[in-house]
Amino acid sequence: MGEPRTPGLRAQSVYRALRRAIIEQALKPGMKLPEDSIGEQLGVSRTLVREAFGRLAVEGLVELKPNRGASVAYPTLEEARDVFDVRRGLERLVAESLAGRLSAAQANELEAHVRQEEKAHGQDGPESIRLSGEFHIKLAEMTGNALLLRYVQEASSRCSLILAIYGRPHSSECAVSEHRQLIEALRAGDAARAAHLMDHHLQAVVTRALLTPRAERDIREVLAPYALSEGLNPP
Amino acid sequence: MGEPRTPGLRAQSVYRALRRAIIEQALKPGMKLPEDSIGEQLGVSRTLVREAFGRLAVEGLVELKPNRGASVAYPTLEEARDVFDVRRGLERLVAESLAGRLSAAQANELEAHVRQEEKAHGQDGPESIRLSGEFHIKLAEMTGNALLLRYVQEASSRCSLILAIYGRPHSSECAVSEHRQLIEALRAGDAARAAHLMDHHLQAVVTRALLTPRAERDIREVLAPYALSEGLNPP
DNA sequence: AGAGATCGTATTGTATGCGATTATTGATGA
DNA sequence: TCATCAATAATCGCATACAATACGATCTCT
Repeated sequence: MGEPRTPGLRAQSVYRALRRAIIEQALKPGMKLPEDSIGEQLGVSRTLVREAFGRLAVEGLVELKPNRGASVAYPTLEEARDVFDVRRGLERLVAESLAGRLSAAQANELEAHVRQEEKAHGQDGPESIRLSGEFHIKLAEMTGNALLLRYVQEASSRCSLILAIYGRPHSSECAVSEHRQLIEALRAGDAARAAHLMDHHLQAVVTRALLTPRAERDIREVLAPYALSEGLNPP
Repeated sequence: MGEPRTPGLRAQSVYRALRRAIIEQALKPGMKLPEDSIGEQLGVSRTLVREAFGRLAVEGLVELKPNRGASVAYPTLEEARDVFDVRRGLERLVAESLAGRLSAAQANELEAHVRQEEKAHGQDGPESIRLSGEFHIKLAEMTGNALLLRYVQEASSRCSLILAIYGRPHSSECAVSEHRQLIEALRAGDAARAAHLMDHHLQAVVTRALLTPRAERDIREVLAPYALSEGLNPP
């Protein structure tokens, strides 16, 4: 059959499948993740599913409670702030590393990407969101620093999760013009300006998308107004 | 008996044991890590050992090759550079976050730590190295940013590994005076200066310790001089 | 009827087993 | 003597099996 025989690859596949499912919100934050049903669905044993859970837990995409299994992570607002802060620091580093060291081909690739973003800007489907994220990943790749890439990817993933919880419904995350400016600064080799632009760009993403802490985790807060309107008496 | 009954804790123990063993160089870089013998030694099954390997591989402390098992990571010089670059970026972020936000108790704790470093500076045992590392971890902890702490810890671990391979035998990594200056800048709330100091401090660590790429991975290169001295003829 | 105890089931944590892949050793021939 | 190769031993990848724990339903007693 068409099954992969290469060892270690099936484990990887499980990990990637779950990762994508979480980021694309097919698996919603807080959702329970039973080992055997997932394994059954993916055609592997619990062993591999657990392995994937371990990795995803390290990356902060799933929570792993002893004897109570795994669930899609549900970051608090505080964790969200932490993630964004670190991400800003990391991407500032990306910008500094890249300033003045961009090859012509790389610059072109980035600009082609931005054009795609612009085209997709009309429809606010998931396409626009995906492209915005990929722009940042592409930048991290171009540094040639594998560790930096990994950290940026990880932070980005967690940001996706965070925006899924706290973000506005259809905010288009990244302004295309800001990406353009950034490329310009990188081309010019102005490291300070590039870092500054990146910093403010990501700051803007937060304020644009994250301003509304609409979802409340605690049921009490959700129900409080209903209780009042019915004349009930919550303690 | 005294064995931990709490579930998930044994897995954690295995992970931590291996981690420490690697960082303290009880397990030397490149060393093979067979699942069976390690599990037997630690009194657990291969399952838990593999779980630990997975995490350690993500953190870059072990290499995991398909069908060939695990071994203690042996970073290349290029990877080493990547790690140090990222670490500098992360710790710069730490410095910026902390500048002007240090409580009196925290500042005192840091200064007490530096005094300890100074005391241990005479004997260049592993004590000095450990204290130098812990200073940076303490700083990261004080930011209150859990993700930043994790990344700094990870980068530090890998740096230990790197210095074990490429570092001078008894270089005392961190200059105590540089730590002192840094604390001063943090107290004064001078974020730019603190970041700058941190950056150069870590840069200095690299140049002090990493200059000599003495260790060779390949057995052939190690043995070449011996072969020559015996009149043998390596190709 | 409601609070609490009890049992059954579902799910997790860990160990073990089986087939597959790789390393190693000894044999064979040039 | 050195290279080639086959058989054996060691090790890994993954599935499965078993034990422990937590959750939920029923049952009892007030």
